[in-house]
Amino acid sequence: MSGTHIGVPSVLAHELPRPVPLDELAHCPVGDVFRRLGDRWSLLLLSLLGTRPHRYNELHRSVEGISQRMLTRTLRSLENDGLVRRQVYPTVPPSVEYSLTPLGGTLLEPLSALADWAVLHAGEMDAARAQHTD
Amino acid sequence: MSGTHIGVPSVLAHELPRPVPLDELAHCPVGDVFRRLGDRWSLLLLSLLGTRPHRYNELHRSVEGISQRMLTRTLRSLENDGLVRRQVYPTVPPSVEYSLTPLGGTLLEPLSALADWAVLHAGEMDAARAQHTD
DNA sequence: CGGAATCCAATGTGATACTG
DNA sequence: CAGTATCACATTGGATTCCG
Repeated sequence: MSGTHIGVPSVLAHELPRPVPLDELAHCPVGDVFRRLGDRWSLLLLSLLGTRPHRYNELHRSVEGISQRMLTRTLRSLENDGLVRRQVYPTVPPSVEYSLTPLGGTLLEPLSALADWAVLHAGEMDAARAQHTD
Repeated sequence: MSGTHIGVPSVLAHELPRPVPLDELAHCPVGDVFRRLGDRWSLLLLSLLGTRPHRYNELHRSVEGISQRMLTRTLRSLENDGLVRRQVYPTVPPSVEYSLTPLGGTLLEPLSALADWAVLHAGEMDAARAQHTD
């Protein structure tokens, strides 16, 4: 399997040992994954599920702003991608628990890094936006 | 400034020293930032710009799939958020260079982590999706 | 070259109502 | 409780045209 895409991690490292053909970044898995995760809710839902399993309505309340439709759709999509597990407990009334799969768990670390960045730099983004009269 | 939001980084760390009110994750800056970056192109464009500055048509070719409209809109949005700088060189024909601002540069590390994850685990996602007849 | 403007189609998103 | 169904609206994407 010679490289049809960038071969190894740290493709975006600041100091690259050698110039990697990054123009192909959009063609390699990175583009795919970013496109799947690049919607309004996926990142947030994954983060939430990363803290602990959640039930459906619990997510619905926590995310706030998401519609039932998009909550269901996004969860199904993430489930489809093997990142989220949907566990149905046949109680009455029914209870459904969503949690990260092992694969989803591995995504939690990079996601945490992004969340940490958000906490640290959200203010600067707000300030920048204020300047642009947004 | 007592915590109106989660106070410190690593909010999503697997082993939390104490139970943080993560239900408020959607209300804290994380939700905002994830929402801004959570679109089809922002993550990819930032990653691309993280490798080196790019010109407009260069981005248009590299991202492949993006329309002029969305490329311009997304770049403006990122510029507005203080993540991307637009530098016009009054040559003839005109040349415009997009690059990361210092703030945008700080985002590059978490973004790299995500890109690395993508390279490592894209195959597993594909496999999962295949099982679900997607 | 680097856009902006316009039109149009496709998809995303949300509110509401309804169901097992 | 955990969704589905339906409709209405917003956003996105593509293609084309035009401009400095």
